Amino acid sequence: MRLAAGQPNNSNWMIERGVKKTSRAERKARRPHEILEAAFEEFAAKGYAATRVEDIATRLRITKGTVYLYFPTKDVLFQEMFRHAATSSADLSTAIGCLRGSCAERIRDLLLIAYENTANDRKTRELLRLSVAEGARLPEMVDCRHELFIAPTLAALTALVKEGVKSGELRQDTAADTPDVLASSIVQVAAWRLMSADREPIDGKALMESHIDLVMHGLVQPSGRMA
Amino acid sequence: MRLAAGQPNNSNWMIERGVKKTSRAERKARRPHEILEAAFEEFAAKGYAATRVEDIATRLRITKGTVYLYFPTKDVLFQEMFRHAATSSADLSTAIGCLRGSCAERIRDLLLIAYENTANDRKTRELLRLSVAEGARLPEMVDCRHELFIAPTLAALTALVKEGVKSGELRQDTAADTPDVLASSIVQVAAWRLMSADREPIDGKALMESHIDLVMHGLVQPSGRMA
Amino acid sequence: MRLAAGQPNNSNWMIERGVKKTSRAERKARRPHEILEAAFEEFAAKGYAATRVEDIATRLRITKGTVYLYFPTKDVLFQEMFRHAATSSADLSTAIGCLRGSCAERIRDLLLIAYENTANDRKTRELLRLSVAEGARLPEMVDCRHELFIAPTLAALTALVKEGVKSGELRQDTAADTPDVLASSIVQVAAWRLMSADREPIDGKALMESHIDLVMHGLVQPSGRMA
Amino acid sequence: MRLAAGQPNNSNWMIERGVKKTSRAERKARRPHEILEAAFEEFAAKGYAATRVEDIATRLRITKGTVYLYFPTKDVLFQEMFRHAATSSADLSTAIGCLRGSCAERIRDLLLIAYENTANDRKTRELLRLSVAEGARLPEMVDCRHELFIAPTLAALTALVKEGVKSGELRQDTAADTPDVLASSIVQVAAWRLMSADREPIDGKALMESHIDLVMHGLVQPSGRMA
DNA sequence: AATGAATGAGGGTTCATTCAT
DNA sequence: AATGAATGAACCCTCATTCAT
Repeated sequence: MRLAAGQPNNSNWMIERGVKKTSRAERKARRPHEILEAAFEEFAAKGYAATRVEDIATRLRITKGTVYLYFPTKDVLFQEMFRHAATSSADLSTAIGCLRGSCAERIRDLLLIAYENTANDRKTRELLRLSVAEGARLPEMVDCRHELFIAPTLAALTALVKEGVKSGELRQDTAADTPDVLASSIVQVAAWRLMSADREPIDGKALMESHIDLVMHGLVQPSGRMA
Repeated sequence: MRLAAGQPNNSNWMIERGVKKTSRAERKARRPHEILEAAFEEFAAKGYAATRVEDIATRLRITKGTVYLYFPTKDVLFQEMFRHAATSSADLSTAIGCLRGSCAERIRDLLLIAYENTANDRKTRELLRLSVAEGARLPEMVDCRHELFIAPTLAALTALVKEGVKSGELRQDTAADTPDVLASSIVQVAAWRLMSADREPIDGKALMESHIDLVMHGLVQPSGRMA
Repeated sequence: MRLAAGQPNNSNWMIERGVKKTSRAERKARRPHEILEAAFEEFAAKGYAATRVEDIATRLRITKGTVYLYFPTKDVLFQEMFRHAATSSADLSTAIGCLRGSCAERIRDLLLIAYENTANDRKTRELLRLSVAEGARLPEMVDCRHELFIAPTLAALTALVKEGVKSGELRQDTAADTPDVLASSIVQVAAWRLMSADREPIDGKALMESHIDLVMHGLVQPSGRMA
Repeated sequence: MRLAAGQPNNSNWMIERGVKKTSRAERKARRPHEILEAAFEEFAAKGYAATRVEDIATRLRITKGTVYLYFPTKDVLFQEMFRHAATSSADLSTAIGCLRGSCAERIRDLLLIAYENTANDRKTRELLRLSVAEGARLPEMVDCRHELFIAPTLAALTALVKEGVKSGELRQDTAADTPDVLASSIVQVAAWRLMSADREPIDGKALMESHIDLVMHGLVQPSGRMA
């Protein structure tokens, strides 16, 4: 006996009879999120052009067609994925508010937090890769990353340095105008990890500590600074 | 002076008018180089997968087929291009030999030279982009870049720091063990330029100076270091 | 009844008018078979290299891409096609079992059956063409044909001749050692048809009868055999 | 100093000074022949479509361009090659005139000669392959082969059989009308060799002898023919 | 909602043919 | 006469996208 032609070939009858674990509604609500996560993995691993929509679907054990139910084109999916990944990453603002101690201590802690959330966080690191790789294709992408990650950190850094200079704890110097250099080792670690792909792991934390020590106290013997 | 399109392809008229400058042999000898240069531009701009061999050819006003006379596959072309671009870039070794002054001065000069040749040199910068973007695809590529650019610079840096520590000019500290952090601002500038694509130009030189000043003398007031 | 080109691709009108006979599933199940058949026609007509995958597709009113849904490469398609065509061709074994009469009669009937299934069967004949044309490319192809067609026939022939010699019905002679020559006219007819392409049709059956008569009774007058 | 424009870039100055072994004229006269021979080898080995003009040139250690000096297109080259190979093959007519002995003996000798010149001659055998493989493409090719090889042999065979029947040496039978079947084993051996590609060599001569014996004296015991 | 068969627009690569040297 | 760089038309194969089920 064949199914009547008018009847939709409802493949979900199991669900309706209580066999389900997750309701259809739940599933549907979760789908976009799942797809964005899968897209992140694939795009990060292979880049935009080399990633096939089917690869993303397969990762979720669904089919291409389903992806297109939620995102109209590969391009849109990529952008949404980027925005999603950038947004879902850890939020620095609360951490920044909790800093205690001298300016130097707070700068140090801020840098370490930023490091943990950037160079040491795989997701954020891969977003950096995509920004570099596909940056020319999607300028807004870069701006998005900048606004969410970099700008707040730099703002906090700038504020801290200003405060320190005012209180006399920190030197008033050209460096005070470009506090971004304080964070340069974060980028360095991230870049290294992106390129070495774990073939030559480095101790990022140690490198951060070294850099912080350096930018705080300088390489040159203080006596030498008399001149 | 461009050739008129309708011109009969008389084999001699060009010669007779002195228009001909490049003989066939010359042209052929130059072709591989030209193609590698064009490939560099295209691959750097769009990445491996998104670049069409035809784009590379069109840039030289030749056809796809001609490219394949010199390189057997797109993949080989990419690798050769990378090697070529990496090799043809400026050589630091001579510059390193000419450094004069105190250790601090020489470190400063070395960093500025490295900056000029890396973050401030478009070619090298784009190689960094490719290393990040396609690094997973071609680990050797990254190693190639590392050996040619980074290793020598770091070696020189390490030697200078050691010398300075020995002579007492520089502090003996954890930082002395990881001299790479001295160069972190180079990576930072490079990364910034790769991502902003000149939409938000930065004064790389000033940033370098700031960073060098910082890592040399520290952000913290020297009096605070007595402890 | 063909579909009008301008017809809106309304998903239901065909069903409602009873035009739809093949469901999607049926169609899919049939596709590999259809493609193999179409491939047979094209490859047989033009040879491997000169056949375009698109030709095969067009024959089925589908597109190239669809062919690649079922066969990964042109090469695999060719091999599968060959195997399919060889396997699907008539099976001699049952026919061989039904032979009755004297050895001479059974040999005669066997040869005629083999003729019908080989030289007189277009499919088998074209497989012979492919074996000759592309044999160097694919030795296994030839072996495949040999095992399926030739070996069984020769085995039966050998058995019959042995039986006849034992019973005294047939001459014991060098010919008894190489019963394959009994079947040579089959090859001859097949070769002729492959080359003349029906421009000069021959009466294969008559030729077979002549040959069988000859190999049975000899061209030479029996009295002349005294010498 | 560059060559004057009017002077032909004579690369053969060595020849003119007596360095040569073969004069340019000789060379030129031989070229078409050489190319046809090389074309035969390549086309026979790979078929028309799969053979590249460059393969043919390389075999002669010349370049593609040179081939095009003598033959306007690949297609023409193929046809000329076929005609050349067919023509240059051994001529049966003289051999046929030398036959001596009874009709049976002369038929036997004729078949053996035809075998030597056809199934046992690599060149002729490969022409058979091409006729089968590309026959549909070029009907004239097949006719060419037919006229040169098959027709004369069959004519001689027919004449001999007629003569034998008239003189009473040979049976008057249906077989006398289709003397081609006498030659069927030649085709059989040729076909076998073309397909097995020497992987399973057969003793063609023995097979020929068997077949001749069979068609002459029959497989059935002469006593059985009394009935 | 989900599927996956089908499409068709390319992109990589090959190769017959041309032509300046 | 000979070369071989260059061309451009195909051909194989892939994949984003659609749509009937």
